[in-house]
Amino acid sequence: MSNNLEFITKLRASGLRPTKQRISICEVLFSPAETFHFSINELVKIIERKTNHKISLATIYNTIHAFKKKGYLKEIAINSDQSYFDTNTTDHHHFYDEQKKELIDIHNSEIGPIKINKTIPGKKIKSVEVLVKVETDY
Amino acid sequence: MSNNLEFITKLRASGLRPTKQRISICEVLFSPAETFHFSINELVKIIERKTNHKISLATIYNTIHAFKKKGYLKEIAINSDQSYFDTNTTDHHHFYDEQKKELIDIHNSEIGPIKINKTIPGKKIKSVEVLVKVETDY
DNA sequence: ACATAATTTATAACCATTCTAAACTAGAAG
DNA sequence: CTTCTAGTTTAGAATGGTTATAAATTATGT
Repeated sequence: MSNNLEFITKLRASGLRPTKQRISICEVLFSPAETFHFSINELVKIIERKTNHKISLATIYNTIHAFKKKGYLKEIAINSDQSYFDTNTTDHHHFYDEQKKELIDIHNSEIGPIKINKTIPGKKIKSVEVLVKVETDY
Repeated sequence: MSNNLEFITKLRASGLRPTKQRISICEVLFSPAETFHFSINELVKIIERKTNHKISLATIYNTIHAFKKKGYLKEIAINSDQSYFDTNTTDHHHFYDEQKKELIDIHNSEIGPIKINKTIPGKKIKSVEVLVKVETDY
């Protein structure tokens, strides 16, 4: 249902066969109006809810990695408990509430320019990510 | 050998009994002139090299967590493979070379002020960490 | 339709980390 | 200097997220 055609085309264009499973995962990840953050665990639950046919855990891992490699997802470094992924692949930053394990985007426009006055010979910068840890007041 | 007295005193003051194992771990972590970054795995190897008596893996985990809780170490969010710890508990930032899995400090003075033009009602900022991913030229 | 290479799948394997429960030890009290 | 006790260490088992394996299935070009 809906315009899976878009996903099918995109998958094929990326050299990924548009399988039933991948299309379902695309629907979950890329249909929502807003970008979102997820752990594999959370994704599995969402897929179970939204999808009729069961998708193997291995396939979910494979697909997420394939999408990450193609640049459709990026991994976020938060803690070492689990991997978190983000459907927003543009440069941006995050608030993170450790107690609630809640991640909130900070768009690039919402943060001042970050000036790094240090260079390392032979290395060049690939990305700059800011993680703002927050706690809930009480 | 050397002034373990300092460590013993500090441990006791923190409500941690100064055991042989904890003192050895203190020596490894806090004797070096420079602060450093480590994964538990790396720490285990260093301890094996520098210490005569064997320290159980469980003890190393316990101790590192105790030290973290007391604020003598902080955990760094880099990736989800492993936990990384830092003996530098002051606010500062990092370069990270993903290929070489190499971490390099960026002192607070080496980075411009970070202005966050976004607030979340009910939450207050605990820390701001910048992770600059770099790659080695070739 | 057929062939073939890509993909999915269940399950096992892996590895960092945590748990468990028994043995040991630091420090306090007698 | 012994005894007691709570704190600590320990080996090994258990856990949980992730990856590997190898057989079954499927997409797609011919």
